[in-house]
Amino acid sequence: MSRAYVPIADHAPAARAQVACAACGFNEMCHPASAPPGAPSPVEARRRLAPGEELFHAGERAPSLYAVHAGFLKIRMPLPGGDRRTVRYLFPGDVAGLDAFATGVHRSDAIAHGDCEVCAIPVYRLEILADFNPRICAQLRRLFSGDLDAWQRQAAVLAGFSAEQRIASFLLDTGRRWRERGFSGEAFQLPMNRAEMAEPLGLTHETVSRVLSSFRARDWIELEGGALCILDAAALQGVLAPAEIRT
Amino acid sequence: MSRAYVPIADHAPAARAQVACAACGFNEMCHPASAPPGAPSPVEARRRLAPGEELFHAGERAPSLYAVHAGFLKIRMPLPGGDRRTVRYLFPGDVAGLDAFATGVHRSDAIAHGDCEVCAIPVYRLEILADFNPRICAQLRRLFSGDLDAWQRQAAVLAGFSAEQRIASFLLDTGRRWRERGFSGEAFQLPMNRAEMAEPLGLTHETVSRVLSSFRARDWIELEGGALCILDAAALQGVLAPAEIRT
DNA sequence: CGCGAGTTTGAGAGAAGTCAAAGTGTGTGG
DNA sequence: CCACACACTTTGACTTCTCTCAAACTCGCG
Repeated sequence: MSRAYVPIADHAPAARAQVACAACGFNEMCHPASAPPGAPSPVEARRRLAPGEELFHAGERAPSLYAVHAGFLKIRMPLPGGDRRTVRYLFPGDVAGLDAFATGVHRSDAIAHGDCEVCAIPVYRLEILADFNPRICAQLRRLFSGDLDAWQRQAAVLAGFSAEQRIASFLLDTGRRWRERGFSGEAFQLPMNRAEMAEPLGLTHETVSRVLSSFRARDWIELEGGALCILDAAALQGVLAPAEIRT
Repeated sequence: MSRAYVPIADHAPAARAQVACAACGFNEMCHPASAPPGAPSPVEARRRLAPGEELFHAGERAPSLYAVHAGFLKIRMPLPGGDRRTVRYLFPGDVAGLDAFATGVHRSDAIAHGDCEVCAIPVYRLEILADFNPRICAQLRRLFSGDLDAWQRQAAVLAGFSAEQRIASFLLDTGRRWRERGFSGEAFQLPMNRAEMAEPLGLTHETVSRVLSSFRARDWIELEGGALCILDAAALQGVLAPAEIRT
């Protein structure tokens, strides 16, 4: 279990996306401020995943919590009818598996999106740690709460926004997430193709392509390959305003 | 702060919806198994709300956690563009305000949906309690995790389902929630009108009305006033299956 | 009785999906 | 080094679903 500190790349294109431990959701668990120096980290294993490899799936017992260290995770949710839908992409520093605490069973799937590296803590172990360490407990609460907020916002976006608005919101949100990680929020790599982008937004890849083309035609974004550049964030924000206000 | 134990009404029409403390998300906090009998409950106040009264709103400092004791709460989320959208209705026993732990600020609005009664614990107080009581900590984790699961599922439904499927899913889900509370999951009161039902599903009230009419025409449901009776749950489930499987 | 809020139904418009074809790279093997 | 295959993207034409606007209907209530 490496403790190597990877410096935050400032405004670097996130080609090999990786994030510092300091910016990771596991930080308090992994490098407890309260622990004596040299104490073993409670994080059990760093695991490397091949593209498309499954990290866990809904129904799996003996769940673990995972922090994305490098690359991306794709979260899928089983729908009541039986098929599965990608609902979110996790970036380095994000945490997966929080939905397993209530039942002791994973409720979603996590799949490596490209090469991916994760840090793992088994949930049973975390429960024991938490019982004796209020700081870890509090850190978990913050993780849960932040995640909850993100999901509520996503539900609101899906319920309330048109295709154009969902995509504008997605681009701005992705920029914000990169910025929070110390990268540029205006120029970054979109780590997924049109179809993969469309899925969690509840759209088709053709619609995504059309909307991106129209944003490009209006000079609000630049886009070649996976490289996105937000030229006019204010204009994208403007799309999100309800019609009455936009006039 | 009353500790009256309200017995679970078995298969009663949830006219005056109320739930036993035993089925409440606060139970461990409110009636700690570890506490000596007669010790004061950490729950600070039982509060009564008039219809439409605001319990908290996004941005509010000094947040509290609330358990719905009787009636319903409506959760609204501010959208990035500025307006607000109802994203969920909370039933007796549900908990509101979990999204405030990460930032110490409420991230959503909660509004009484009809007459409503809630139990409250200030977050700062819960944080202190949690630091010394691992059972409360664990209970909080279960609450968070279960909520997370519900939101993820809702996002998947919104991203992946048609109007008809969303409504079938909503009816079955509402039935499940009543069943979990000891009421009938087949016959219950829908506590909201068409427009209020449409909002968190990302639909219009006309679409909801049309789909309900078609379900009724197929004898899958019965519906008069707010009273819903699910006559053919299997048929509703069938609507949720992806087209390839349905044949 | 008549009002108002909520519901239902209809007709037409518009947004997004579907199907299809062409365009753009990118990597591989001859 | 070129040719080809393949995956992804873009664009177009058409279809379908849901929204919008409008009107009629129901029901409880003053």
